[in-house]
Amino acid sequence: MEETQNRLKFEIAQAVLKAGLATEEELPDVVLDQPKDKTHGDYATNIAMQLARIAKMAPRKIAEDIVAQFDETRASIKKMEIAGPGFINFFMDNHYLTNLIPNILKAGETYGKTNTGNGHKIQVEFVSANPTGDLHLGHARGAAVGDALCNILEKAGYDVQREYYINDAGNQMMNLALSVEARYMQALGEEWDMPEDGYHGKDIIELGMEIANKDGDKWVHQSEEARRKFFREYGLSYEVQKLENDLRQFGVTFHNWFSETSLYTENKLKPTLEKLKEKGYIYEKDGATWFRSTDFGDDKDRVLIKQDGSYTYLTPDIAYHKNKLDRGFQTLINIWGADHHGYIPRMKAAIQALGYEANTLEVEIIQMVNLFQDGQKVKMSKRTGKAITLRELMEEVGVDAMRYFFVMRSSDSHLDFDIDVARSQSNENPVYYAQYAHARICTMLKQAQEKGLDVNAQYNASLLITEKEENLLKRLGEFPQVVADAAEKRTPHRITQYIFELASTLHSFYNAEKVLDQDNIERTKARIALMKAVRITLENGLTLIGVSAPEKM
RNA sequence: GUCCCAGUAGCUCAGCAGGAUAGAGCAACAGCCUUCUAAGCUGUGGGUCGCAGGUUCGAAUCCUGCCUGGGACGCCA
Repeated sequence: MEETQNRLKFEIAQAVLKAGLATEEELPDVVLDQPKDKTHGDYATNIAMQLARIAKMAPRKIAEDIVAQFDETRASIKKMEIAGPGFINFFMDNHYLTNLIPNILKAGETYGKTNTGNGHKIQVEFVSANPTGDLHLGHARGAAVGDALCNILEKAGYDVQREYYINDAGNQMMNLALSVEARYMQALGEEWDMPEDGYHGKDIIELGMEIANKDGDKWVHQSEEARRKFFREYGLSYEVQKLENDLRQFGVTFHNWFSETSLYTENKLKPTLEKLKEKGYIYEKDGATWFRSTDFGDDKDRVLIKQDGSYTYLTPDIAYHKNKLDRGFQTLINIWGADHHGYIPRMKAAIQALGYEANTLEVEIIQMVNLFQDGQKVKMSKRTGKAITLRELMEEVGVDAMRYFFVMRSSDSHLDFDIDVARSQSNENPVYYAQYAHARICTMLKQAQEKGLDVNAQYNASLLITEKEENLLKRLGEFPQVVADAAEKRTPHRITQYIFELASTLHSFYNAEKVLDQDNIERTKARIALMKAVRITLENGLTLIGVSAPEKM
């Protein structure tokens, strides 16, 4: 498929040169479309319009010259037409599709893999929620989108590393310690107020009880310092473990959990500040140390070291990003919640101040998730009265529905998540629609075997000539390009769209044609092979977004 | 006040590194199961792509201004 397109593009370029319409330097990239309308052929190019200015001729005249010079014998062309303002439409003879099925069956789970990423080293940092409570739905969407994006990038040939940044060094750790302390004391029956900025999640209540049960009143008698140090460390490891467990259950794992504290223990901050100072982006004012981020288009300069001598959040963050770059990543992708978008200009400024291109850092903003049930907006959990957590929703609707819905829409638009739809086993639920297509194929393959048909038999793909079959073949052939495109544009939702389209094409075929037909064994064999190819492609697509492909439903 | 994102069918959204008659799901209406799962299929109706200019052979897509909705603007993290 890809070869077919490249061949076609090459031949078009040759025809343009032969017709003397442009020199090799002037020649623009040949763009091939797959028109939606079948009367416009299998492929179309707008090259004639693009050349209008260069060749100083009318687009239709240019198109005629190109067609005249085109060597049809070299690219499986049945027919060419000039249409509209100057499109050239190519109608392929269908041999170009017959290799597709064997290729897919041979590739199996690697079908869809391309090398468009060319081993480009890319790091994706996502979720990175503070270790002070449960993951909520914004985090869940970030996790689903981030993981899907990583899968897609890998499939497109990028060298991807997934990382979670643990904010375990700021003031919030003291708040965590004080919150655990309060819950511990309360568990022992003491009167003890929660700190002002404390964490009120039920996970902290459970943690307080856990320590009280295990250690009794041991910590009441310790010095405040020793006690809080213990609660801090205990709380942190408890929270991190919980994050890791919840995410793993959600199907999301990381190569690396990076501790903010390690930036201090491994002395990464000073050298970062030195480097910025060296380059002249740092100055002192009002007893504080500032970063001149306005040099790179930020609204105002930012404080790095406060009057009291402590660092702002930005300082370790710059050191962290320098560390990432030092590790050799060529592109950094950060997936952030919408509330952090104001932070992008200063972070990009920092990247540039460190001597890198601004677009070395890409920030994908994940918009809010609104939950709906019974037609009403839901904000709070019925059980706890707090914001609904990832864990609760997993229990409520299951991982598959969440993963699908969270990547279904483009990340920069708000997402309405309807619990009733996600749970419904009906045609309004796209997850079931896609999984159902997969299960249907599995049933057919199983029945084929029960009827004594060899599902691995030799087949003749040229027997697949009906319109529905051709639609399926074309759809299957698009997959590698769709994945590559989704990777390049960082648009995981393109994959859910494709899955839906493929499922729809399959359902349509299924209703129109019968696969298992004892009276036409040769065609049955070919259709079985086609079904296997569709099944593989569906499963590969679903796997990219972290959704299972069940064999029966 | 400054900045970011969004505004496309009744609803939820695709399409936006310009291309042919703007697509899909839901909802509405009319059909399809003695035959591989009807969790499915087929068909019909439904649009001044927020508004106004501009660039172009061509604009939902790019540029400018305006309107509406959401969000961000700490020596918090």
